[in-house]
Amino acid sequence: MTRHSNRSTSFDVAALAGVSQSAVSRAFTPGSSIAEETRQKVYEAARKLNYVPNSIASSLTTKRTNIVALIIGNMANPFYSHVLHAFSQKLQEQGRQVLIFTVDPGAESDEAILHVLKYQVDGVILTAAQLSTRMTSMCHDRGIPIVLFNRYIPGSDASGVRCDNAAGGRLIAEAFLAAGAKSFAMITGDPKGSTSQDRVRGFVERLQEEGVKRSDITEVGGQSSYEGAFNAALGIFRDKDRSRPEALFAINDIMAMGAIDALRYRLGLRIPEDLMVAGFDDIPEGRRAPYQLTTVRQPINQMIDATLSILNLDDPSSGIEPGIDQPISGRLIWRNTIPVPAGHRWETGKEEAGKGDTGSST
Amino acid sequence: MTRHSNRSTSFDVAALAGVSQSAVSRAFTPGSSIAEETRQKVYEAARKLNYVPNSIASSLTTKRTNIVALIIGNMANPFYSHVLHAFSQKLQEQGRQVLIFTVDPGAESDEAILHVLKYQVDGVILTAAQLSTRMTSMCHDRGIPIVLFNRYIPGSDASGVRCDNAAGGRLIAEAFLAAGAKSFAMITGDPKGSTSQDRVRGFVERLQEEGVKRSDITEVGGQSSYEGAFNAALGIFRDKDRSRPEALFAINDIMAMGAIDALRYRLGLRIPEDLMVAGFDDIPEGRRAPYQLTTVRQPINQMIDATLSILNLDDPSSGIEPGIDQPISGRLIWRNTIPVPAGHRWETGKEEAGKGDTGSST
DNA sequence: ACACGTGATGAATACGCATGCATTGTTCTC
DNA sequence: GAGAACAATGCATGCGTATTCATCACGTGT
Repeated sequence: MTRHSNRSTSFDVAALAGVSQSAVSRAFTPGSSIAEETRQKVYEAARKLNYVPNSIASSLTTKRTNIVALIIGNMANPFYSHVLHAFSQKLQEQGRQVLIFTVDPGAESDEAILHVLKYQVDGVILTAAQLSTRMTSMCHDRGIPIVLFNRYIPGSDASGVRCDNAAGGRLIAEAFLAAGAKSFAMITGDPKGSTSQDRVRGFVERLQEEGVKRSDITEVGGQSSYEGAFNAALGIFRDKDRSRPEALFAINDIMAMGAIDALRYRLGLRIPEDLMVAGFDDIPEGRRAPYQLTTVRQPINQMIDATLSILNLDDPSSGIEPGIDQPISGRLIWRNTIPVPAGHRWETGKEEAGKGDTGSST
Repeated sequence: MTRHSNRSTSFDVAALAGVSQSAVSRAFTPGSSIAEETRQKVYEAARKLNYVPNSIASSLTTKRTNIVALIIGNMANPFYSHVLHAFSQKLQEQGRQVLIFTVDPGAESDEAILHVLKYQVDGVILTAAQLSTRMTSMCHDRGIPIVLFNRYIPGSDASGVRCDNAAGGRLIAEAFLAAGAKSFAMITGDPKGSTSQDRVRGFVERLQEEGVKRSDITEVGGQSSYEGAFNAALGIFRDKDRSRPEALFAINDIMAMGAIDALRYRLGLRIPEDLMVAGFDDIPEGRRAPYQLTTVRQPINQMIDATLSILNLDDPSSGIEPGIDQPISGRLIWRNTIPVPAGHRWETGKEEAGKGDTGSST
């Protein structure tokens, strides 16, 4: 058998059911004016012919594809695969699907956007990737809503949803200070991304308020990856000349995990006894026994809801708001990579799930 | 500004460029007959109007959407997020995109397939999910190629690409035996999935050949998840009455990791001194310092290439082959969760990358 | 009994592009 | 230099569905 053999159309169904093509269309369009009896006749015929409405064709007239593009720049960070999963699920519940565009970490997603536009998607979510303002305005011109997830573009009118990364950075600094740290190091992510920059900025600002000099804060890039941070940590701490920092802030959890493994298994350091470590994101992997990572929890579900609400996919006629940028606060989650200061009562966030990491079939 | 304001069409471009709509179409269709000069005029006009061809509309005539559906049943297992990433990248290089369909672990994907059909995708890849034969034949009828990734459906004519899971299970058994283990336990995955079943079968068969009785092999379900395996491991080994098995085979790496963490951090066992453990898949996470997991490597790139080759997206007129099922062999990778038997020279597979786990932007 | 509103239906058309076909202008061959 | 092969182009049509508009049947209220 050769392909495209026998896809039946609404006309075929109409013929078999003894009605017009319009009736078939209406039978599959909720809320349209059709008698229940007719609808059943149509369904019956459709079943016999294995008919499934062609949503590509229908989107030609409706101007809605029920497809949302998700541009994702760092699939290697589990945080983003959780984000992808969550978006996919929520959108599926609404009868929409996710079209994936992966871009190389750190690369511009301008070319990806061009492809996105070809597909006439109903909306675009961009995360962990760069984007020129020219591209955001192209989307605007075409009436395609775009929202940046956990990112913003300074000077752009594109909306963004993000955790308050600067405030989160401050929380980490605060925690280190409360635990008595006096010297600090950071492993940073994408130098071009606002996310990394903001976390660094908040962290450094808070330390400076306590009189720490910027030049006394070691800073190394970790490429936002486990391996990058692993190596970065070795670079910082292998150096015997320098006095070893007492606290290490990795800009995200996956890097904190890489750093911790390097420190423990390569350098034989104990955490938090020899060195305290903190991450950012609160990915489920960081909650596991070997890490028990103290971190800032990104309110991921809240962020996803906010994203979908800004996309406003249900109301295509509505205008596109100009750049909204309302950061959502994260929470510090105390676990075991920073000694909890005596006398403090901190929330420990062990039980409350966030988003579980379960699954079954292999 | 309201949406759908000014999407320009090929007619608009044609008017501005002073040519016919056909010319515009041809300008954007590689290999069609058009003068270079005309093409440039069209590009010029298109640029001015921010025109991007509407591939939805074009697919109405070409019958190709350049979209491939990926149905994925267990995003929580990193193995599958790597698979997703790899497919997305390879397909993008071919100018195709991935449309994601997530289904609940263990659930049927029949409903998802119905949605898939609506989108007129060029092909379907199904992984970590169940599927009825009725649905595969619906795809066949409509000329949509479908291939099962790391899975097969007994009695179905759907093609599948998979690792030789049974042989892999035997390799693990072999390794345990070589290391001198006498008593065994398994943590299994989705009981309905061929993947788990086959690995179990190979493992058990090989042990039975050495005279181990089936009833002496403890078996517990771990839901293919880290948490599930964590709890399963506690269930097996907390029981003081029973004599503790010497070797534990987790049907995939993520479960092996869960089991290892439970054994180490809850039960205080040392690996491999007190107990040897093996996984399956060779995910990058299992190569990390805390785990150093001995496992069977799935030849993921080879499997992906085979999958795309069977889909044969470039030649839509070709017939769809009847169910091909040619398992690809996996390799045992020795690391540190099984003591390497003296006198043996095993490959250690530390350096060769497989697929790296890097990335940068956060 | 009559006018009117309401719900159901079909015919016709639009959506944006690809492509077969006919036409024109151009180059090549002998 | 004449005819043929060929490249470039426009016209018209089709792809599968949604939707507008006109029509029709039917019941309701007075």
